[in-house]
Amino acid sequence: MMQASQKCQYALRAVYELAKRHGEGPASAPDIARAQAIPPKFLELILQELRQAGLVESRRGPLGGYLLAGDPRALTVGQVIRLIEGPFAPVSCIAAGDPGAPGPCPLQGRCAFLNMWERAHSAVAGVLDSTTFQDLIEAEREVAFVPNYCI
Amino acid sequence: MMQASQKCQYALRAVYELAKRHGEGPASAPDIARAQAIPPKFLELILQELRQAGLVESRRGPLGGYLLAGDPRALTVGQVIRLIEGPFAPVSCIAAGDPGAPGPCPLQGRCAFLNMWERAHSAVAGVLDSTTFQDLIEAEREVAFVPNYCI
DNA sequence: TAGTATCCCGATGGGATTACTTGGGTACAG
DNA sequence: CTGTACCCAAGTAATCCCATCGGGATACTA
Repeated sequence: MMQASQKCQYALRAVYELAKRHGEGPASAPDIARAQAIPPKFLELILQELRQAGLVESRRGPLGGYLLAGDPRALTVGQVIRLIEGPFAPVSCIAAGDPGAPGPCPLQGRCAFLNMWERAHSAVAGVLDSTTFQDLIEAEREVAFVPNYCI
Repeated sequence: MMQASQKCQYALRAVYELAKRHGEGPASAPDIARAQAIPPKFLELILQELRQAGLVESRRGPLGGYLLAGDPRALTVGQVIRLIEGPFAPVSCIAAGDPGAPGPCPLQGRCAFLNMWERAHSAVAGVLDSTTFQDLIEAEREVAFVPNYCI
């Protein structure tokens, strides 16, 4: 339940891959697909969305590919998720950010669960919006070093 | 995205209604459906699941209906959600509680996002598992009193 | 014992979503 | 001019979601 879609996870992995290569030349879609185990044509679809949102840039022709538009330090996981999946709220009442919205709830505003959903939402938003792709890269490096000490 | 299903929200509202009537006689499915604006036949389906899980009890015949099996103080929102929707994890890797599970993740265990997903999961679990139906009832009462002071 | 209100349960069905694939077109380096 | 890459609109198979239908079993009431 409440799971991020496959598409969303592909998008995150793709952006992560681009973040790792930040500063280098463009990375082609087939390359990213191979590196992150993503169905190639599906990845193309996702990269289009990311580009149209201004999150990545693209170069055509041979030696072309995709580049992260901004700094990995300034890009959070939450931003990518919201772009691909829309606002991540446990219930639709909260999604738009207006707790009194006319949405599908037949118990207009007087819902006993509303406050709890709001707290759940900000709990998860707190994590996802405070994690940048730079954070992920650094955390990964740390993990990768551990085996060296073990040998 | 990551939204609780309609079914889940119906289940929560149904249990909430039963919690409010705790100590009184059984509440019939049509009654609950009316009180909480739930499609009657769908509610029946849900109540079966709740009964089979031992969460509610049932009485047949006229004057029959459903009763909350335990104490509203001991029943958390998280328990009901897990029952209806399975474990609420942002990604399937975490769902089973075993971060190294062989699941669908092709980047076995070495996923850069794993730690973040775990933190997101415990953030939301912290809220949902610490909210009992008694809490909801009391919060609701508090809200209901406010208008009295306004007049 | 008849009647009826209620729970019990399996089957079904349409609509939306998901996770992709197909099949084209367009730019550009060598 | 050729191959590699991005660009884009559709299509599709499978799955899930949200119920609904139709009947059967049970228990209370008169």
